[in-house]
Amino acid sequence: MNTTLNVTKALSDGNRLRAVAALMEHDELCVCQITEMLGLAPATVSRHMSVLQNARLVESRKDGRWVHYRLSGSFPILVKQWLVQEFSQAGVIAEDRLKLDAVISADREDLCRSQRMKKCHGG
Amino acid sequence: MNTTLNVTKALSDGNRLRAVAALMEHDELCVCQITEMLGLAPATVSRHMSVLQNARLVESRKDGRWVHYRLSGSFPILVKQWLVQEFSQAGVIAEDRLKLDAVISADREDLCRSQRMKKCHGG
DNA sequence: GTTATATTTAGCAACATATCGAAATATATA
DNA sequence: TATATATTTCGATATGTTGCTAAATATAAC
Repeated sequence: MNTTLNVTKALSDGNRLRAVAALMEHDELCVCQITEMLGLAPATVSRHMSVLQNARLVESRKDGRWVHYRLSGSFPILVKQWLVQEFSQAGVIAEDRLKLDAVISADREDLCRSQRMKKCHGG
Repeated sequence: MNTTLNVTKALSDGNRLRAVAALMEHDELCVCQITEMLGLAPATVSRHMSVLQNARLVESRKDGRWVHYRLSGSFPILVKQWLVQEFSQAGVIAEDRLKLDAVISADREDLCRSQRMKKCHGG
């Protein structure tokens, strides 16, 4: 039952739910992008993501200085389907969607990677 | 998103998961039966059940001095299906099943209601 | 009406969790 | 090699949760 409990505990925080919602729409996101979306300290977000990873809900991929997270293949499908339903009715998630779109399109406009990442801290 | 969070929070405790598992197999259980199964103080179980009720995962029905709980009609079906899968592989839940069977069959053997309920406290 | 009993509420101690800033780590760039 | 940057880990604090006992509530039985 511990694995079950790990999952429910991982999902029992609003900011982690928002991170999961974001990864449901964006395949891969780096920590700084999620940080920008949540408006928390990078250290806090890092901890949240490791909780999700511990529960096997997300996986990480290291790319240079950046760490990209994605939903794990072992994310329980029924839970995922339920969350999709729930998130479709959640105002906060809708706002996050817009916020993330801005963060990501900013990436495309910027040519330089380091500039792009500056945005993660500057807001 | 608060309703979603209420659900995941309600399910993020091992004893509450065990109570839900019990109600998946027994339609209706009174607080004292769940208390007996969990081996906790009645007050603690009462609080756990009210957390589940607040999340609309269970409903209660008052019958004299007893309060019977059952799974709510609004229990998210996808979550329920996921939990069924998870519980089928959980040793603790299997033990609880046996324990509950004993509690319930004892009820049938006892003729007197008050005697039956004494068992809830005596063990 | 008094007593017994099932449940809930209140108050409290122990433990867990969320958050931050600062320091540590790892990697790219100059 | 030295510097800048993305992320993680550490230490501290504040808040939330779980568990208990004791008291309160509600109902049945005498």
